[in-house]
Amino acid sequence: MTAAPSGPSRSRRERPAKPALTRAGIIATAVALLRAEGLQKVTMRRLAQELDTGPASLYVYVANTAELHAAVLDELLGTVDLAPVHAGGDWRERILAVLTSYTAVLFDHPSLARSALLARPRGEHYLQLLEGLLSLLDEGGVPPGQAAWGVDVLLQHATATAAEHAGRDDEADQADWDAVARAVREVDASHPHLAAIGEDLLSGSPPERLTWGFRVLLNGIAYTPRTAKEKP
Amino acid sequence: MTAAPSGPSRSRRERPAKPALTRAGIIATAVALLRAEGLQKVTMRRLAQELDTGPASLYVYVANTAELHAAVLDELLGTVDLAPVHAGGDWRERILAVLTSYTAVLFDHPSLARSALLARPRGEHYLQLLEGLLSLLDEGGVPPGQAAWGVDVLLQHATATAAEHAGRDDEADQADWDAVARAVREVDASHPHLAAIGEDLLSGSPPERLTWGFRVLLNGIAYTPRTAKEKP
DNA sequence: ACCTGAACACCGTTCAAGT
DNA sequence: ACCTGAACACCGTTCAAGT
Repeated sequence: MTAAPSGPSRSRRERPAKPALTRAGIIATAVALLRAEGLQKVTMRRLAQELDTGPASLYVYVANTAELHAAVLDELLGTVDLAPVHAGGDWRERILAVLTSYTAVLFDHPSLARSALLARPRGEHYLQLLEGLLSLLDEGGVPPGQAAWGVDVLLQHATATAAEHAGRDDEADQADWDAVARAVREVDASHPHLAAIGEDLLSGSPPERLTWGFRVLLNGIAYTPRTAKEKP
Repeated sequence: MTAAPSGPSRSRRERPAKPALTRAGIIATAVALLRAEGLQKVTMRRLAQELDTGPASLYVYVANTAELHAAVLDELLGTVDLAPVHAGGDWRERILAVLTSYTAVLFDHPSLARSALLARPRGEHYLQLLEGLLSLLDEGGVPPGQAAWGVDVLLQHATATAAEHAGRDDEADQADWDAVARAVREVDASHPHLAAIGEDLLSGSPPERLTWGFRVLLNGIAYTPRTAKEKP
């Protein structure tokens, strides 16, 4: 080995000195690409280009595109604020805070929410989130069986709500609202209940509706037994 | 015009006598293609091939792929069984029947459920479904404001649950279950609540969990006011 | 063992040109 | 007005061949 003593500073001029491929490096680059250009650009081909290699090389470390996106999601879930789990105060407000933090992460990347709906997450950060939610439901006295199924429904509500926002801008929202409002106005006779409810169908801001949904679920989960059909 | 009297039986041998392009014809072909080969084959190019034309021709009738999929979905929603809306008996059981019928349609085509999550449906069949659900919630004495926001959450639960099943077979489900079960077993010390709940996290059949989710929502919607934060 | 170039089999959408 | 061929700018994944 005749390398210079002062580290591996080879003479070929590469901008960031092309690093060796590793799974961690690939995923880190994928996260950066997500932040910079959105999930639709996190493709095998584009990612390979970013890493200065060919797409085939990535398949040594990543099984396919779905697995890549799942890994990126778990990375992002590391930023969910779990502090409320061990804080004091009303357990309902604290679980709401955790769920809102989770939703905020997905709202920033709605296309990831979409992929979370398909490939059920099971990374380490996701397990930590589950643990936090279960701990709070336990503190609230929710029966374990209901808590076990309940966390799933809570996270599904958050994920689906975020996914719904994928690829929509204010303009699209406005067009949507107009279209439904027009439809509701036009169906007066044949759809009396729809007409009666009218624009209330679309009222409220997304956060208001999201939070109401969480409260609906928390109440329902706490009071709906798994086995029987009785009302609470 | 020197055509033979007996109709437009031109001499060129075309198998089903290539019909003129219409929006209805395009969507009907798309539905047939969906039923035969799944949504992943309902692409502009493949659909054009099926209609014996080029992809560009479709853009006269359909704005883009998303709009095409939305139209296909509304067509499918025509098969949802709305009979329970005007039947007798417990309103809870009847609304459960309608929601289950809706979910069954999406379970047959989970990839459509995925697209329903993105482009909020607003076709005629969807409006009829909304009307039926609102009518039943009204019959059950659910306050209008809660019903208006509630239908959304109920349909979202159904849609997201169906979407989750996209592209999974029994083998994938089993692998998933094994992976989570293993993960739960391994995190004993650091995730005590998760470990305590254990395999109950994944217990129950999909229909059992779906129905429990609907009951949770119905209870929550009926008893959770929109404005205040009080528990019911 | 890891990495690669090249290929296979596809996509959505646009546009100038035809009828 | 409607329809088309051809092009542009991409995809995921596999595989034989190299190091």
